[in-house]
Amino acid sequence: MDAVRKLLEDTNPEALHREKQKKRTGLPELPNGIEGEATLRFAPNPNGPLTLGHSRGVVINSELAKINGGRVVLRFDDTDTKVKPPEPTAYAQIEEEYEWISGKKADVVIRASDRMPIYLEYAEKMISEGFGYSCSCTAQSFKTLRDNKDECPCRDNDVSLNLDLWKSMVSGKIPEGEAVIRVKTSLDLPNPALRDWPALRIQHTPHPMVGEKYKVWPLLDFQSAIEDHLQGVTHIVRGKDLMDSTRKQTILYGHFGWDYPETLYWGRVKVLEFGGFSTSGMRMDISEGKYSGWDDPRLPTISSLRKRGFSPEAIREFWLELGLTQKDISIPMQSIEAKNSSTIDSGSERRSFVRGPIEMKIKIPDAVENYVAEVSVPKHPDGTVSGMREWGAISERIYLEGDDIDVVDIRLKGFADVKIVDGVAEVISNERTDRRTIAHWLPLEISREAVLEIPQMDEIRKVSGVIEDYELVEGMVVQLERIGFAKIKEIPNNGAIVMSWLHR
RNA sequence: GCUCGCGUGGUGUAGUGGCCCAUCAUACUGGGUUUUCGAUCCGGCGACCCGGGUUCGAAUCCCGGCGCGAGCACCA
Repeated sequence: MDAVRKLLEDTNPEALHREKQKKRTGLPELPNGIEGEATLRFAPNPNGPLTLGHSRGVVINSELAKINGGRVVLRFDDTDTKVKPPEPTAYAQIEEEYEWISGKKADVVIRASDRMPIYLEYAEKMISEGFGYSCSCTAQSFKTLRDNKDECPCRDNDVSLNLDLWKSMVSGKIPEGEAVIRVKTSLDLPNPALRDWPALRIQHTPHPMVGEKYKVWPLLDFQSAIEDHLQGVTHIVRGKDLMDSTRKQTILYGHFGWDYPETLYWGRVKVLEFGGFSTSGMRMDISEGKYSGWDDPRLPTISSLRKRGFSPEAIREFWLELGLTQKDISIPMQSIEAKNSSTIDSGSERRSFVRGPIEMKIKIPDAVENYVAEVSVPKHPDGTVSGMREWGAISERIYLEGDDIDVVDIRLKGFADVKIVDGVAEVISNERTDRRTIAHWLPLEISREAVLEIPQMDEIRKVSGVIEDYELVEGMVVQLERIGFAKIKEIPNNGAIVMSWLHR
């Protein structure tokens, strides 16, 4: 070790003073970022509301904008009317969900479908300048040519013919699927996916927002490229499945003489309990009645998580901790839940919920000294929520959780040590006299029937019991003592209170 | 198959040539405390994909292999 030290003094003295490694927190600096001038963007397809997967884009982009003093453009990429048609209600919902997750409204909001005239203009420019052309090959025959690095017959058509074909496409004279506009690239590109890639295609299906006005619609790689340039986007952060998109768009930028933004990538994420986050898949399942709606508790949508009681802080912390690695990862839902517990715990009042309750008589022998029949327990053990839950005087009947009464000597939590004799709980003392196990219980007066709904993969499991009916309000999230967090879903005039399970 | 990307404890992450027999979190585990099986405190377990090379020195650079993932849509 000393020898190494000596050597270091000669060769690399700074190394000796280097700090012991520590964990970097937060996102790394933006490459080539200029303080205050970063423009990020988040570009979802409004074919449904946001999923947990989308929230990564919201969190990372808004956080980068925040720490670099920049702005975020929220752009709806709604240029597909056929395969993933837009859902009209999704626009407003996504805007609102963006704000909920990031804690801030998007700085700019635009819709691709509103900007069609601009895209068509650039497409025409591309054709006029000879780096785009109209191709009427079938997808299959083009693929064969492309894979052999061969030109397709349309590639040599002159500009005026291309412009004529373009006009026919735009006016709707050419049926769907019979022509496409391609961007010229070198056919020697090692990656076949990039060779003469398609930029616009014909779609005669009406668009839910702008109707039948347009017959030619840009594909993602073209629309996104043009719009990023127009909005002055400086940094694109996207999934690495879009790496080829970057390469295609860089070629287009070259044709137009523009500089491509800095691009960062994240890897694929799977949440073990849900698998992927397919909006179209969920949409289908909902329409088939498999789920009650986008906010069904079994779905990984933002509306579902939010309704169940997840906080935006937890979602933010979760993604920020994963950072921007390109590694493909699988994480358990538990890691998001752990974040949520720590963000909501201090504000969540405690309540008792006795599952599978067994009714029992309680008896106070005369011999108990200084007996106090009143019970009051804190709303929060650390006092972060002040106040007590006043149960009042205990009369003669209580509920106990079945599993707790395997032994005869137990302590009624927060009240007294008892001995169970012939199905009657005899009070020994309010004070704790020994280390007997603590039982979960409720006096009859403050109990009300309740059902805890626990969402599972294919069903919703229901656990019934009695809840501590003390200052309960619909919509509040409480921590059920010894069980975990739950939301009070419904307090009907008659019948059982309904609670929905959040997590431990 | 072709193209691209990624491989650090169970799971995630830090680390970009040197006191690195490797950071932090979570999970798991042992114990303390406790009027929750929560929270908290103390302890433990546990990792640089493999093989070569460059170098005084490699988790870090190079080459090869293996594994995993993605793209190869007239979807985004």
